[in-house]
Amino acid sequence: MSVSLRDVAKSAKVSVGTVSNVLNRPEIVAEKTLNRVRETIKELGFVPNGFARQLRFGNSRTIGLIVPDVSNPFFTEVARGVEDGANKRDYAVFLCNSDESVVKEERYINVLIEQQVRGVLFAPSDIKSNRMDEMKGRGISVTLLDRELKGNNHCSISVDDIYGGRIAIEYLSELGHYDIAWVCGPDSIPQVAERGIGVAKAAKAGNVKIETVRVPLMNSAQGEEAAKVILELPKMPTAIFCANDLLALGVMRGLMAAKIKVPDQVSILGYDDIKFASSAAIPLSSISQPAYQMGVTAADLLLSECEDGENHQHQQIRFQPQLIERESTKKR
Amino acid sequence: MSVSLRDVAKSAKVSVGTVSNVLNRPEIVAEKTLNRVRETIKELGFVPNGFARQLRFGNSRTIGLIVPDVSNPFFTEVARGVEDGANKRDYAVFLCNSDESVVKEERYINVLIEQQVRGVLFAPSDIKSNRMDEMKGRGISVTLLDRELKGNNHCSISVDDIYGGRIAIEYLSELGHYDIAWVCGPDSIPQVAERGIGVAKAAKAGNVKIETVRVPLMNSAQGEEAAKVILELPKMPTAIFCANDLLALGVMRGLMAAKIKVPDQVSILGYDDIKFASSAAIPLSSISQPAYQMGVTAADLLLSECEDGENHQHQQIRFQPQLIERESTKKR
DNA sequence: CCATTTCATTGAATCGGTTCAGCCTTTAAT
DNA sequence: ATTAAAGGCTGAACCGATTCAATGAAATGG
Repeated sequence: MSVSLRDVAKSAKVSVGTVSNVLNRPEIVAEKTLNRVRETIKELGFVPNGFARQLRFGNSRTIGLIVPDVSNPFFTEVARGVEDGANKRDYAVFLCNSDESVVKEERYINVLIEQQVRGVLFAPSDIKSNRMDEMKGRGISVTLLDRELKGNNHCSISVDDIYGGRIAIEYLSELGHYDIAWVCGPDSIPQVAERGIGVAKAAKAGNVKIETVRVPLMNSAQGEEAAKVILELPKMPTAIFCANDLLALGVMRGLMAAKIKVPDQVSILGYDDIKFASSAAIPLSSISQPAYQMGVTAADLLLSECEDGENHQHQQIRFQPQLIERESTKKR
Repeated sequence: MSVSLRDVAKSAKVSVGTVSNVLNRPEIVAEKTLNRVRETIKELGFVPNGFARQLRFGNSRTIGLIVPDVSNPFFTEVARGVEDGANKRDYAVFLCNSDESVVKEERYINVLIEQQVRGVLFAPSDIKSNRMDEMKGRGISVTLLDRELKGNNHCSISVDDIYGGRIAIEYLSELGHYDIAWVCGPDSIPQVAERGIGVAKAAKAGNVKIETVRVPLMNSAQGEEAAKVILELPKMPTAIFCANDLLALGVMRGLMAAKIKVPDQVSILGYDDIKFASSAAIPLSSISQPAYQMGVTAADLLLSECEDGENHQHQQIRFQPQLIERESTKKR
């Protein structure tokens, strides 16, 4: 079926070793031979079989990326960054969506081990996965994505959610808001919990009163529900900070439907800075996470671990979220 | 380093052939041996080396997915579908973003050939790529994504953009709109051109007057620009159809800023039905493409081609876009 | 009790690229 | 002229899983 190195060798009347040398150490091959063999390679359309090479070397030029769901805007950006970072170093990326299911994660880890990936970028749904150690044991580097693990056994790329919560409240209180609603999902989501900690900290420091409105899901429909709750609060807050942009947009819609003016009567601040945030009716101020950059950095970090081998120093890189000011927030 | 089949064989005191049989044809192995070997496999944490297997078979359980950009919402959904479809059949997916660059495409095709992928789902930036035939020649199936090629050499999954343009205008004219602005990008984008054809057809048939507003990019900022143009039109249209949702959202914002009421004064219809369309200030009516479903189907089609081999019949599957009615459109 | 069939297992050959000890030439040095 | 070194090339061994002809052992039949 496909042309092998042996076919080339036969056709060019040299040994297989020589053809291999032409490919990998052309400098040790005589020029005449070199040209002849290269000619033949082109003629036959020979492309080396990656498996055979990798079988010999024991490692591939591929990495795995396990995320809960690429269609989550944060992770699509991360994925894009990972792909670019890997591509720069000539690596290919396996995309794996775990849907937060440990079972799917397990399956994928097996697939990736079989594919002998060089490393895995992993946003685990359950941080205490023992499979990470297993992968390490197999010589597969693992870098944590958007999670961090105590100890110094893994590299990790994460974003400082506590800080994100803090700067949000600090910003709003600087604008003169001392009565703020915090709209969020369940604390079982680590990001929510951490942002909440930041919120509480900043509130305490800045003497801000926080009213927590908790909803089961973080989508815009639930945001509208949250708006209803807020409207019935004994004292209407002057600003609302939402744990993600979809919630924020839902809240915005809910309030506008009730003739509340944003940002004149209430300021709204989101989180994630999804692409669409700037296209909203009233462009949404938001806390932005450098998702693309995180992806690129994660790939870089992982691949340098792969290539450095033994003398690699694990790194915990933590990105800082950033406030993006648009029109949905305003001085009181 | 890693545990090989031979290690298992030695440890379980059987031959390599038996271990292989345990994995691949357990029914021919005696139960006692079977259990013992399985025990050992678990004990040593043996996972077969995919390369070796694939080297032997001459083919892998991987496919490639080449798209312009996963962070384009349409393609993230497609990618998600592809991944699920492939996963169902135990295939892993290489994600490749071409950024519409033929050079990157070429590079990726080479990588995929080296990785000996079983097939490729390809949304080519230039349809007349001769590399597709090359891949076929190497036994790699190719299915076109979101493109269609005359002739019957490839499977393809596409969506009927002409139809999409047509139903949009038909719907608006049913609502009583006979003066419609068509906001779109350059005709060099095939999707724009095709939707435009559908628009023109339906307009002619329905006796609708179309005013084309063309902008260089299809984002929401350009949508705002388009809104300005529309506001200065000698006769204000009663409905606006936009070539994608981001444009539509920009237009919506532009009009609302000018105190035009949507949908009371002007109806707005988008295209793509991105996730956030329903979260907009005024939930956006849109033409929806079954992106996820297309991805799943594409993976299915590709893999059945891979597995059927010779007696595979190429199929051209064409999905129909669908109107999603929300609040931004209204009877006149 | 021997012949025949069935069942279980073995181990060498294979896939294709890489490596390396070793061979043969040619060139340089003594 | 002899030796040493360098340059160019060869081909067998190797990576690890699979396959299959061959072998051995147990079961069945006459």
